[in-house]
Amino acid sequence: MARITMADVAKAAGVSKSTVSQFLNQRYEYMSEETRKKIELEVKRLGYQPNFVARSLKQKRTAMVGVIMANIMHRFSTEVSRAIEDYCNINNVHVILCNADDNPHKEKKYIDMLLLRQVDGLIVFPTGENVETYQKLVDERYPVIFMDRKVTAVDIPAIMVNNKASTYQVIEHFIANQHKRIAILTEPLTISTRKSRLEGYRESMTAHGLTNYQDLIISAPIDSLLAHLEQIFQAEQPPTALLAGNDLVFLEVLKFVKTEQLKIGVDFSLAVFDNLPFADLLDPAITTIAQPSYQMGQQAAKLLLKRINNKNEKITDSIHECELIIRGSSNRYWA
Amino acid sequence: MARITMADVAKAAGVSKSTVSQFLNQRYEYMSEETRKKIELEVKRLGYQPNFVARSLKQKRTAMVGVIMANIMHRFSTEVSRAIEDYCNINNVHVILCNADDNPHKEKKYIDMLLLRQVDGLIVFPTGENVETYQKLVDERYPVIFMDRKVTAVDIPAIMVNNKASTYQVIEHFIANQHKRIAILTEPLTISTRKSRLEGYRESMTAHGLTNYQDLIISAPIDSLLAHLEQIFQAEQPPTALLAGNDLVFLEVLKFVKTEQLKIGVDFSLAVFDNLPFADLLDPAITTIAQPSYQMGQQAAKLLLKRINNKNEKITDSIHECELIIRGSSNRYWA
DNA sequence: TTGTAGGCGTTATCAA
DNA sequence: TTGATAACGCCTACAA
Repeated sequence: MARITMADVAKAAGVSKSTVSQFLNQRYEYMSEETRKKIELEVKRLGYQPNFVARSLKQKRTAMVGVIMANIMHRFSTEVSRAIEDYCNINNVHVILCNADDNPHKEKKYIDMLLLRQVDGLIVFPTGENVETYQKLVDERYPVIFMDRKVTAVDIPAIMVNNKASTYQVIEHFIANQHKRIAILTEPLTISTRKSRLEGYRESMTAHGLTNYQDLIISAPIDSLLAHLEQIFQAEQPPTALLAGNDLVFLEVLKFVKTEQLKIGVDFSLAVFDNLPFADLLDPAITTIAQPSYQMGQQAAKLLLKRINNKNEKITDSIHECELIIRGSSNRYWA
Repeated sequence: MARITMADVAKAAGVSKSTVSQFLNQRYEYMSEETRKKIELEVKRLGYQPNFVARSLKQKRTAMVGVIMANIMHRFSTEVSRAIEDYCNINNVHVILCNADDNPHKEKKYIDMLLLRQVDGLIVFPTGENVETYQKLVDERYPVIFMDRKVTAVDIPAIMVNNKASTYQVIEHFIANQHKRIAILTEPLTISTRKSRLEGYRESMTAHGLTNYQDLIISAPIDSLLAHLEQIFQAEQPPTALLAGNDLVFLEVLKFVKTEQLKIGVDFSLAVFDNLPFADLLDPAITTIAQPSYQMGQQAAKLLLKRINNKNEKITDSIHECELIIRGSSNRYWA
C-alpha cells in the first residue's frame, strides 16, 4: 500500500518535503525547471501516491460527501443516488452511501457517523424525525441538502418535485375519464412528499365536487396495504380508479390484482406516482407520474459541491416538474 | 464541526492527552476511579467527538471498505450491496459504494481512488479487464474479494453462484416440457458468470441430443438484443423457449413481446436467470433462477472483515446454490 | 496510575 | 526559488 511518502521522494530527489509538496500541488511558479524534472522523475520512479488521509487531516477536508438514502429498494432513491455519484466522481469527490431504510434511528446514526468521518457535506432523504440533529447541522453551517422531502421545522434547502400539482393533475385525468370513486394508496404520512400528494388529491377531488372521499384514502404500512385493498374493494361502491403512491405500493397493487384475479385497466384504472423501468412493458402499460430523478440528483450534487467550496453560497428550495405519462392502465373512458 | 479535541478535554479535566486517550479506548485498568469520572464528565460536557481522520492516519486503518458494483441498475448488484452495507455498518465499518457500470476504466479509477483513501478492503464485481491492477492488490496482500465473477488469471477469492449447474437445470426443465428449440439470451461474454451459464446451456443441450443450437445463442450488448430477437423469431424454426441471462435482458424480452404482440408462456416459454421482485406478480408469473444475493453479500462482508482483522485468514472461493422457481411462463407442456 | 515526547504524511508559514 | 519548522488530532512507548 502506498508506503512511499513525500519524504522518500524528497530524499531521492535531493530536495525538501516542502518542495515536493509544491510540485504535487502544481505550484510550479517559483520552481526551477531542473528541480521540477528531478521530482517528477522520482515520483514516477518510486510510484509515489499521495496519502489522502494525511491530506484530509491537514486540510480539514476529505473530498467525500455522504448520502443518506431513504430506501435502497426504492427505484427513485437508486436513480437519484446514481446521479449524485456520477456528478461527484467527475469532480473527484467520493460518496459514502448509506441506506436508512426510512428509519429515524438509522438516519441519526448515519448522520453522526458521517460527521465524525468529516465528510464535506451531506445529501439526505430525511425521515423528518431528527429535527434536533438537522438543526445542529444548520447551526454549524454544515453543507446539507435535503432530497425529495422538505422538513419545515428546519432551514435546510430541499430538492423536490411538484407533488401536489402532479397529483392534482392525475386525479383530474381520472375525473376527465368519468371516474368518481378514486382511491389513493400511500405509505404512512410521515414525510412531506406523501402529505403533499394527498393534499393534491384532496384539492382535486374537492374542486370537482367529489367530496365524499374519506374512505378512499388508504395510508398504511406497506405490509398492510393488501388487506386494506381487499377491504376497500369489498365495499358497496368500490373504487374505479387507484393512484399508487410509489413503486413499492404498486407492487402491492399487483399482488392484489393477482390474488383477486382482476385486470388492471378493466376492473379499475391505475396510475403510479413513480418511475417504473417497465411501466411501458406491462400489459396494460402503466400510467405513471415520472420524476426527473437523474436531474434531481445531479442538481443536488452540483449545489452541494458549490456550497462546500463557498460557505456563503445560498441555496434555495428547488422544485422539479414531473411528467404524467398516460398509458393503457388509465386510458379507458369510464362512463 | 467536532472542533473539541482530546487536548481540550485533557485541559478541562486537568489530565494529559494520553490519559484521555486511554479513557477513550476503554483502557480503564490502571486508572483511578476519580480521573475516569472527571474525564467522562468533561467528554460529555464539551461534547467531545473523536476525529476519525486523525485516528486513521495514526492507525493506518480507516474502518472503511470499498465496494465496486457492476451496475447499480441491476437488481442483483443492489441487493448484494445492501447486504454488504448492512453487515458492515453493524460492525462500524463504513462502505464507499462505487458504480463501475461494467466499465473497466471506471473500475480501475475506482480501485485506485479507494486505495488512496486507504480503505481497509475491497469487494469488487470485477469486469475482468484489469488483471494488472488486480495482481497488484494480490502482491500487496490487500484484502479483496470478488463478487459474482471469477477472474482466473489472478488469485483472488470469489463468491459466486453455481451458474453452470443452474443453467443446466433450467434447460433440462425446458427439455422436460418437450422444448427442442431453446434459445439463450445474454449480454456479451466478457465475464465468467455469463460464460459459465452458456457452458451449462451447451452441456445440457448436448446431453439431451439437441446439438443444433448454434443459432440459438444470442450474446450481444443490451441495446442490440431486440434486433437479435426479431431476427431469431423470424427464422424458419423460431425458438419455443428462451432463457434470459439477467433482469436487464428480461426487460428487452418484454419490449420484444410488446412490439410483436406475443404472449409469454403461450408463444414461447421463458425463464430468467436473476431475481425479479415482481416475477410472481406478472401475468403469467415468470420462472426465475433466484440468486441468494443477500447471503452472498453478507458472506462477502463477513469474510472481508475477518481478513482485514487477520492478514493470515485464508479465504477460498465460495459457491452458492440458486433456486429454480418454476412459474407460469414456463410450465406449459410443449408437445 | 499518569505524563512526556515523538510520529503518522501532509500542508502552510516564513525565513533564507 | 527552496528549506526548516510547526501544525493537524490522535496514539503509543516509555518514563516518572
